[in-house]
Amino acid sequence: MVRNAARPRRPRGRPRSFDEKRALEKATQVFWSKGYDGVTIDDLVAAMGVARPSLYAVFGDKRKIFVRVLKAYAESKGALAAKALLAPQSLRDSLASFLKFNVETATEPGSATGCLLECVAPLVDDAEVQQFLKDAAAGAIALVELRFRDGMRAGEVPSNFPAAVRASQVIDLAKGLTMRARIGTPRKRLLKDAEEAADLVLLSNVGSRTTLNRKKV
Amino acid sequence: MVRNAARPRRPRGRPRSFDEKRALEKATQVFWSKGYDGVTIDDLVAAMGVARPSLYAVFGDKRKIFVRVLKAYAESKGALAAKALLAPQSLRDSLASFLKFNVETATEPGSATGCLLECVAPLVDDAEVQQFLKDAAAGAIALVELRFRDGMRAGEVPSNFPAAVRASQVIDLAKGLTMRARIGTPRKRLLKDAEEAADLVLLSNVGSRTTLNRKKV
DNA sequence: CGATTTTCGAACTATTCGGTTATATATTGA
DNA sequence: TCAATATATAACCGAATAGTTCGAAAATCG
Repeated sequence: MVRNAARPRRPRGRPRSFDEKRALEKATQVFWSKGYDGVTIDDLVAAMGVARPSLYAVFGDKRKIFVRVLKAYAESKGALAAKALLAPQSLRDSLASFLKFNVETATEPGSATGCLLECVAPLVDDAEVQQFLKDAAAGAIALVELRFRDGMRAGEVPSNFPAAVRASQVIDLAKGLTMRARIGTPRKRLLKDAEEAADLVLLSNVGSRTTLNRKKV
Repeated sequence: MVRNAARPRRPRGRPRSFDEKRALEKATQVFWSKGYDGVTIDDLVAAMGVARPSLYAVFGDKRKIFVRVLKAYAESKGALAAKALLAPQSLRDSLASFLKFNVETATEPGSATGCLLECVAPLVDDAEVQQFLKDAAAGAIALVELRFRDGMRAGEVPSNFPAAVRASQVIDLAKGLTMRARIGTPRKRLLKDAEEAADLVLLSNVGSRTTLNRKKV
């Protein structure tokens, strides 16, 4: 009774020489550093420590592996980003944390620069991947907008604050920071720019534009 | 005398069946739509209308073709972007024109979405390409900063306007718009967001932040 | 016209890659 | 100890690919 319920019975055949989760993490690194097309099955076999036939049996082909990697990566990164954004702190610090988190993952030493979601996945010619990216982008914008609306309720920004517009601007700025990480802009500079970006999107538009610049109505 | 100086003597052998410039433009489309790794020599042969041996003789290998394509593309796009930015109009309209031009090229119907410089080239594992991208990005920021400084002199923005910071923010926002074009955000929405972005970076920071948000010194 | 120059067209070669198959190995269960 | 199960190892096969070679074709020049 007890043993059956408590102990996860070991499967029958020869035990695997790899850990499924670790293997996927390794695959993430491979795709991240070499792109999608640039990765060969042999690259994955070598990095993941999974025998070639097992790779196909357990994970499927390259496309399927990439989709799994992408989803795991997005889930993990999304959770951490949400944590940074929704932690109990001022709106300004929330935004700065969020943007700086993006910079940090994009400039992680020892890993490839940039971001799997922004630098690799968009080039993958696959409907499922593209749809996933759309949803992920929409989710990120919604999350930031949510934080803005919290800030509005708390009086951190005026009640007429354009939350939706600013939210997508925050994401755009984040993407810009990530792209600059990709081309080698130093982390230090990007962290500073993340702070500047957080300040920028909190500027109020009340009486802050000169006559010359005022938008025609 | 006359004939030698005026007429560009036709070369000796069999005439080429392709136009070098048009061939490169075709190659641009191919790389743009299929990425770098995804392009085969046969793709280029088919699209450029250049016989395989001629391709190697005239243009060199895939890497060399891509570098030529990239430089021609950057020069052409850069010139048009500068034109949009430096045309005689208000600072606000200059920025909006610049950002909208980016959106338009990234959403050109009949062509691939996104941008060769931002969506394809960053993934090319080649030192020359990477250096070129760095220089191009720095040039873009410098150009926008130049326009800001013109605006400062003309009194369109305060004399303490943070031109350098805002310039890189404009480029970051442009990159964000381009990335969203890549994942299928409609042109109409992006054009609207380009306008919003132009407005955002012109907001003054004088007395526009609430106490709660004020940055600690 | 014939010699020369240059490109075109097609075929060729060596290599790489994706996916599969056959066989050996390691473990569980009876 | 032996059957059953599941994975590892290695080899294999067909397709695709990069780069080259060679003869035919198309032009100029004398």
